[in-house]
Amino acid sequence: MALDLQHVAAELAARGLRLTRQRRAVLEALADTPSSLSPLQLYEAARERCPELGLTTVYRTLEVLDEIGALRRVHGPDHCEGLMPVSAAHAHTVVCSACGRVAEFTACDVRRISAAAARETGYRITDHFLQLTGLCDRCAARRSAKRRP
Amino acid sequence: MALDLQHVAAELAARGLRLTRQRRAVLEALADTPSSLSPLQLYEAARERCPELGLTTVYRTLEVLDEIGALRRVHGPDHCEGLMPVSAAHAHTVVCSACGRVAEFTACDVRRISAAAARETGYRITDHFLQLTGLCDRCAARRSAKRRP
DNA sequence: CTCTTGTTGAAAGTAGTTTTCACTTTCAGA
DNA sequence: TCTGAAAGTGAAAACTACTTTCAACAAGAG
Repeated sequence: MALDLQHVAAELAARGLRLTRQRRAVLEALADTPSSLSPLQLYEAARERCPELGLTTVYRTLEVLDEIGALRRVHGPDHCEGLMPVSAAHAHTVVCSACGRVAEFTACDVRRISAAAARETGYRITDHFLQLTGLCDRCAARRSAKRRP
Repeated sequence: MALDLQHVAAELAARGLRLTRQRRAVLEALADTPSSLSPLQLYEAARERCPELGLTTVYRTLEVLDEIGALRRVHGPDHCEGLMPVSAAHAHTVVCSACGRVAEFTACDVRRISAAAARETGYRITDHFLQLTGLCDRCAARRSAKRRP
């Protein structure tokens, strides 16, 4: 999941912030996972790279990443799920309902839908949040294999 | 926000559950608000109808409503926001970023987008979650009035 | 080197939610 | 109408996720 360390470092520097060992560990852990993570999971993953890391620092780093806009939050209709690094400027996510792997896609023509919604509700639409759920290729394959064994 | 009390009562009965005074208060409060509510806000609103209501019961009622499928959760990209009654079988929400009022719309042709996402990611799409943010008619009017006073 | 400012982890604190528990309500069946 | 079983209740305790506080540490500028 392309999370551009250089870009993050530059953004940090521009705000007088530093790219510390701890922050780097969090960033790398975040960039390295195929699924979205909870703060605690991220903490555990980052700890393998930097064992003296504290949970507090993870939360603080997430806050900073949020400000920079390098963080995406993955939701489901039921729960708030987890955290992902932002890669593409405008992308949406698909979460696998079986294994939790997250993929991004850029195809997004919500203009039509937005226009219809505006007509229906009278709201002036300024932003949208779209997230799909499904089965990733692996899980889909596994599932159909099970059905016809 | 049409929340069909009769329907909820029937669903409850079908599971051997009861529509108590407290549950009714929660349901009515939920049905009565134009914005989405947090559990605490819902508790306060429902208390005006049933002052001896406890917060615990609100959570328990929400759980039950969730099971029945009579509850919709409103999210934003950043935070998990609040709770809404389900009205239409399949509807999405628009939240006003200024005042928080929520409206529903039914226009939803995500087939095109789903197909494109499937092509891009290889996932088999099973579900979608779409939510728009914007300005409701009132807030939009107020805003343009301010700009040209 | 040293001053300034950002950064850190542990521990304390807070908020939201769930669990526990003793008591109450409802309702089907005697 | 009673009665017993099962659902439901609120208050308080417990739990979990997150934030704040604080004293110590690290890093770059001068």
